[in-house]
Amino acid sequence: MQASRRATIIDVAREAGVSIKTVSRVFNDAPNVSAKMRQRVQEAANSLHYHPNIVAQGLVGRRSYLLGLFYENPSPNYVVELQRGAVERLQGERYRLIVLPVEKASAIADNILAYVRSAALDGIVLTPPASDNPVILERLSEAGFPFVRVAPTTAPDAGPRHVTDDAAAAREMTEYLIALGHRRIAVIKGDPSHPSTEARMRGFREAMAARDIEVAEALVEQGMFQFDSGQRAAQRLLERPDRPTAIFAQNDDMAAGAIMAAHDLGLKVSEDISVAGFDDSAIARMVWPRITTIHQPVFDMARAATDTLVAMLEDAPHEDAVEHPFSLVTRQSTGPVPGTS
Amino acid sequence: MQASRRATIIDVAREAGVSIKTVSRVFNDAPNVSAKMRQRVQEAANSLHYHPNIVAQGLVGRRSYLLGLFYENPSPNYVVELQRGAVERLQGERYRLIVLPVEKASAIADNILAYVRSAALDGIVLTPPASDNPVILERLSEAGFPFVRVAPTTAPDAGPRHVTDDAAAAREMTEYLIALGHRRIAVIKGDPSHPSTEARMRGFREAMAARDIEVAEALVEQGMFQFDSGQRAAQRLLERPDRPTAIFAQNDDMAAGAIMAAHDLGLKVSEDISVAGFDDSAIARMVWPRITTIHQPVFDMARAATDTLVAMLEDAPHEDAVEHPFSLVTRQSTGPVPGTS
DNA sequence: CAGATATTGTCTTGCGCAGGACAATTTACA
DNA sequence: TGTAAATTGTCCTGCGCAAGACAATATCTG
Repeated sequence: MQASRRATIIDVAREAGVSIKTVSRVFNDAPNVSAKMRQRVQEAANSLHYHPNIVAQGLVGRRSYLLGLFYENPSPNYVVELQRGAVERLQGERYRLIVLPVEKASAIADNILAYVRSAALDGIVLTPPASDNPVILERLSEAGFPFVRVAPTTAPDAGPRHVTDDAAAAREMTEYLIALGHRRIAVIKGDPSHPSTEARMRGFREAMAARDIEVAEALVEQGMFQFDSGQRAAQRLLERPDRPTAIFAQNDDMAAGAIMAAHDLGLKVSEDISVAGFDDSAIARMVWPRITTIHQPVFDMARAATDTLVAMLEDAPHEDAVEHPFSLVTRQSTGPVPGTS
Repeated sequence: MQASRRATIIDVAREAGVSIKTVSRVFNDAPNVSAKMRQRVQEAANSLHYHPNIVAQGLVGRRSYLLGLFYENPSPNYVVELQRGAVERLQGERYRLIVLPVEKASAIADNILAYVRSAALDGIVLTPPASDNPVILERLSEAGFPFVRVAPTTAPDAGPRHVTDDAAAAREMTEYLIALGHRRIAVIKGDPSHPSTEARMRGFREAMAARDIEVAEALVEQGMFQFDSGQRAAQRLLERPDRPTAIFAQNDDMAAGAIMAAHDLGLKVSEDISVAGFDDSAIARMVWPRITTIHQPVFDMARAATDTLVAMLEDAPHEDAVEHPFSLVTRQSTGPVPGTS
């Protein structure tokens, strides 16, 4: 099935009664084009519904104007924010966004170049955990393939990056929980292949150490950043005889899972058990009680990262590292430690 | 910034010591190519990391191998399912998926052709409410631009479509609520610009009429398919003196909002008030109590719709209309009417 | 081994556009 | 009005690949 024939630059030239070269000059913002001519060409183009064939432009310019957004299925909310940010930046640009969801980033790390080349991408936005994958970074770097990293936590010099300070954020959340009187604080860690998992853990330990509170290693559970994993981990924690008074989940999906586990066990969240999350994704305001969390500017990071990538492709100046601010958002899932008033 | 030069078909021909034509024949599965030759070319291509330049192929074939997924910001869960389905179908294909989120589909309906042409798309998957937008359908049809419709509820002959029977599903849910003893059933409608909103409403009314139960129009609230709108609508409903005993929200996000409203008012969901949703999106299992809902095969529809689109583009046979089954999923957000045992 | 068939090669064109080199024409300015 | 500067036009090449026409070999069959 074929769409009807598109107008070409030749048609526009004929319609406007000017040379092809002139049409080309108008569409490429060449200098020394009179306003009159510009208008005439524009009108002819409009009447023919002409748009430059971006494929042909790509062939000439050895570029496709296609950017890839590479991600491994984390929570839907995170993905949607990433996409919103990237797409917003590309509004009105020639660049278009291709989505590249993968099951496991590490599984295709070796073939990352084949992956981006066969899709004819100009550049790629890497999100966690791909943004920390040494093989991916190495392959792309040595091939000189343009990329930007969103929220990496390791290898600071491996490429332009947009980050938040995961450790500091986790520290702040932990301090908040401590201030509420909590001492037996459990942690549900995220996917171990995401280095941010370790960064958040580090922040937690630092805050605990600063107050001379011992971390009960038995209360550190492994999760996978997904709802179910958080629910299961919380269930194990809450069934312990020495139940923690607070659970710090490393993202909101797992925190929501923890809240679900508490409900299922008949525990009152906030009164019997405090639950904190991380990310401030949409789910944090959709469960009851609403989740105390760290607001991460995922949208902003994605938009800024895309901006950096475009700048790189256009040989424009760009920042090499941008740190985006986080903030603690207190809601109703956390409260003072039980037994106090 | 430029990536390092890619190998071309010429390089492969030289490396393999064969003609360019032969390389071309191998990569395009031409007949009459010996296995020996095929292998020699493959090896040369591998050693050079050669991939056919899809942009050049596109120029020759007057196609871009780019498909668009067009959607208006409904719930993140719905979007993610759509994308998963579409991407899954394109695994291993030359086609790539471009995401086209828009604020309001109706706002760009007039320019839909400019939209798809400037992005050089080969075809487009329309999702609600765009899949029902008469202007969009008209423009695309008269231009002969390939598209598929996901879950439209109107204009059955306006193009290939993958649907579920919204009315029947709503009927089944309503019957279920009636069977639980509910009579005062409120409805939170979805975005009025989505025709599925009316289809679901129709199913509701039919089920009520079949049991001779009068629909209390005061209990029909307008929502927008989003969490907040559901929460606000439910708040209004629950503060009425003649509170309904059940709320049927037309999607899960709004149902989750309704549950939130109930929590905030200190009402026990299922015991004091039943809440039903629609879609069976991820959120339905993430709030407490878990939401009784209609399972819609969004993933399957998106995958099948993409399959149809590809078939259209390849001039292969394809179905013109496929109906995908729904199913009632009972969870804990619904229960017998209060006051009974 | 001759003729038929299968395979590989040569040559050419064109997809739609960008942009260099330079000539022709128009416009601006003194 | 004359000359310089600005604008528009002509001509041409090439981006990487597909595919048609057809010639040159290679392989198979009886």
